Amino acid sequence: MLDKTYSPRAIEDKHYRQWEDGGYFKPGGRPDATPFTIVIPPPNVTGSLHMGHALNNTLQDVLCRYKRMGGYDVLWQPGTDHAGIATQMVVERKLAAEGNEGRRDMGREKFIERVWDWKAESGGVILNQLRRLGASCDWSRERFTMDEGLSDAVRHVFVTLHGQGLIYRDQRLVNWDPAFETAISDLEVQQVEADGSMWSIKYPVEGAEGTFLTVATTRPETMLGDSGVAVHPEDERYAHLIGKHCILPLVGRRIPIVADDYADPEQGTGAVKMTPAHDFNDFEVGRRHDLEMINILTVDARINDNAPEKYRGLDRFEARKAVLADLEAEGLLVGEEKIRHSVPYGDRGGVPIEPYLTKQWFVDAKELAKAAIASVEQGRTKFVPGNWSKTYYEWMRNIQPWCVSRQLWWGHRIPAWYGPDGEIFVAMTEDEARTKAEAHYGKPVALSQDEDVLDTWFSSALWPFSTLGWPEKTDVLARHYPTDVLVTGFDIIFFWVARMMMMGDHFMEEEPFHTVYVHALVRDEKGQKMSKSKGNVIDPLDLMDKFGADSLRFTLTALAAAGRDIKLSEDRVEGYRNFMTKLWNAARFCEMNECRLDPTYDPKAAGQTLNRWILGELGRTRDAVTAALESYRFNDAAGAVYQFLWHTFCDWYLEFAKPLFSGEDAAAQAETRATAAFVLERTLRLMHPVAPFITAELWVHLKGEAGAEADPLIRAHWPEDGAEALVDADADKEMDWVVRFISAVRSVRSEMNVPAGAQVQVHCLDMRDEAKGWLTRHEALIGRLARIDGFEFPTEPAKGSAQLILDEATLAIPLAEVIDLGAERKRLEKEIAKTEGEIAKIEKKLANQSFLAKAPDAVVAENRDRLAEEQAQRAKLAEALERVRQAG
RNA sequence: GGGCGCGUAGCUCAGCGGGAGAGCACUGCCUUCACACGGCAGGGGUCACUGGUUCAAUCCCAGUCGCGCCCA
Repeated sequence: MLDKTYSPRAIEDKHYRQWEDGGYFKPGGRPDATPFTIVIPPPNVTGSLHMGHALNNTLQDVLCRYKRMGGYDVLWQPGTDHAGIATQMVVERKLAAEGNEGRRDMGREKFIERVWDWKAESGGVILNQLRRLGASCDWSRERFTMDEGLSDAVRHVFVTLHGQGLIYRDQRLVNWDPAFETAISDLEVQQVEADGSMWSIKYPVEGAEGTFLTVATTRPETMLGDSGVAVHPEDERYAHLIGKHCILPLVGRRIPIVADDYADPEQGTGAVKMTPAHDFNDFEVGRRHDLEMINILTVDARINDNAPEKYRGLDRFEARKAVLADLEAEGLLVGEEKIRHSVPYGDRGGVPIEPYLTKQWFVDAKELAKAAIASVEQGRTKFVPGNWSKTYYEWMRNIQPWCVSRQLWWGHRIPAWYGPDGEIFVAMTEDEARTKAEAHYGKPVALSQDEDVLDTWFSSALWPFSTLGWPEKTDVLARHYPTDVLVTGFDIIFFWVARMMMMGDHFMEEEPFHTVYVHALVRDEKGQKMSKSKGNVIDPLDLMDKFGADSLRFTLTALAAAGRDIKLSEDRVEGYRNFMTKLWNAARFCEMNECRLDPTYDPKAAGQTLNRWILGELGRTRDAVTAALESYRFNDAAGAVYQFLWHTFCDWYLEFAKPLFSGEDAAAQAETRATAAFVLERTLRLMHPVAPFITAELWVHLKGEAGAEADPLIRAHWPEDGAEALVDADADKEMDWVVRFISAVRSVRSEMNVPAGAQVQVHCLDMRDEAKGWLTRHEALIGRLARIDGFEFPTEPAKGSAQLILDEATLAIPLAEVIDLGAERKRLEKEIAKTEGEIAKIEKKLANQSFLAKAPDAVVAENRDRLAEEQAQRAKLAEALERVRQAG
């Protein structure tokens, strides 16, 4: 016997262990089946489960479980990402906290060892948290971006792209994070709004005493690296100065005045200082005019030896103060305007980044993007919702060279070696590089490997095929690449999706997936992004502790409407926990009433109207859930199940079944028991992808231990019979009438304040024979649900009755003693007014000649029918009102 | 400045050319033998605004206002 309330903790671990031990998460058991493959967006190995993961993985699990039940050979490939900067940061902090020597003192090799130690010890916490959520990944295939195979793939890709000229080393401006002393990619830079100043500085013009060019800047310290001033070629104010020079204040350098379109005559004075080594725009201008690139910063953003001695060693912000003070003293600082502007910050280091001139490795993303753009344009990969393809195009069509080298230690070391003269040898191994070098120099030479590692996303980009064994030609790769769906948040379309597409197209000559399902961000109940600093983080683990994994999963699924962010509050989860309890109790009720599965049960042979009706509703629900999942409308799938289970099966069907269960008709009773069990069983299947634990538990109760073992829910087949097979139009019509009968009587009782416990009589007037038959057939259940203890068919209603209209019939409830005739009159008048409103609307429509001429016949006919119905209703109500008036 | 999106019941949101929906919240009644994590009944909306297309617009188009997010 099931407990009275559902206790998730008692069952979740048990079922998960059974699934994992039983090998149900592994593909390969169905060699003839179509494969279905998802690769997990690998969480950071340092990470722990947050709401975004919970949503992302719930949706993937829903798809995988649904497909598994649909007979596919499912592989959900799990793993983690080494997360270069984040992990290095975590371990460095930990070492510091434990009083160890720092990374640099320790040395590269020892530090990396420590990172691996840390990974072994506490890495992958998140994977156990995903198990808790119910994720049906094939854990036996777990991969890590730094493991041997994936590292091999990375080297292979690097060497190949280099050989094809698609990876090159170049001296360019990059985004430099002075906190970590590494280059980062454009995408890792966040623009942050901040208060700042725009300072105006006078630069004296050489050979023209008293003539100055005034320039403006938010970063005055960069003037130490200025190598020119630009004005617009058509700016008449400055035409005579082009080709002359300024003398750079504080430095004394002679810098040219050049003409370039970049200078906007409308902005400020129209003259712009040029710092080509520390500003992206200036860099371009500098290239056009061959301006000197003067780097004035050290790797930790202090002033270096290229600046006058007094500023050397100053931090960039100290230098700013010093420069401003000195300019002020010389009378060259002529203005300061307070402004709001956006300042670039490194997303990990938390300090402003500097454009910095260094040698780095770049991927020719523009070239690789061509095929990746075509893949989407030509429909081989589709975004769901489709709008995201615009975001993808936007990024891909304006793509910049991708800086892939990082001055970190934790990551894939770049497979490039340098000869004594700086000649580069890119190779899979050091031996290979040595061979190449020997061929180049004609003798063995000492080589040194590039110190840098690759951007983490470089290895992530290979994930859809590197995890399947590439560059080896494995069977799994052949069977499961391309994968089917990528499920991800929109925030990493650029970081990840775009790059997987490029690498997949290039190396596999086939897109890594045919569909990219983009889900929303999970926000707090006020729509704020969850963040630790705001303190509004809802921890999915807490929610699972409190309400169970299924409740959380169901909530996220029900809220996962395409294209809108999810505002989550604990109340929502509680609500869906209540739904789980409802299911639990429905099953409990069935159990108590001996609803057992009958192996010979044939839904198409059911005789009872009630049973034929619920089977039809089940069929419709099956179709709705199937269609929703096929089109990634997760919220509709959850909604359809919720509506059916609670408001159809529990609210009506089980209530209808009660009198049968306690009644005399043994055949009807047996059929209803079997039907209830059958419908419950099918409902468990339909719900299993979203709520795997509770459905698995109830499955065992319904099937028995042995039965569940022989036919575990996780691989039970998805119900095939839908509306077409199961709906019986006559049963629908009949039960619809019964439902309306009961609802109408209940409504009048409630409005007329008839005590809930009191039994009433109902007099049926003008009722057609068909309906009389229905009433007779369902008298017991109608009586029970509407609290009626007698039906009569008089020609006149008793005086002092409450009256209601049901189709052609008038139902009168004699309430001689208790009825308030005034209230009843008002109630009927209100009903009439409502009906007349409808009639007016429809009459207006039907009076319109254009409507009659142009609207489809079916629409016109429908309106005519509705008008007739409303008019009949009004007439009946009017008669009823007249009777009340006479009684009064 | 460029791009994407959103304004529908008190709140959160579905719907998106032909009768305004759900969940939660709210009101009244009910401890009825599955469930008070429950049942029954009910109140509540010029579908942001202004034009246009159409026989018909919450839905399509244009504009206005308000609010997000992304990229410069």
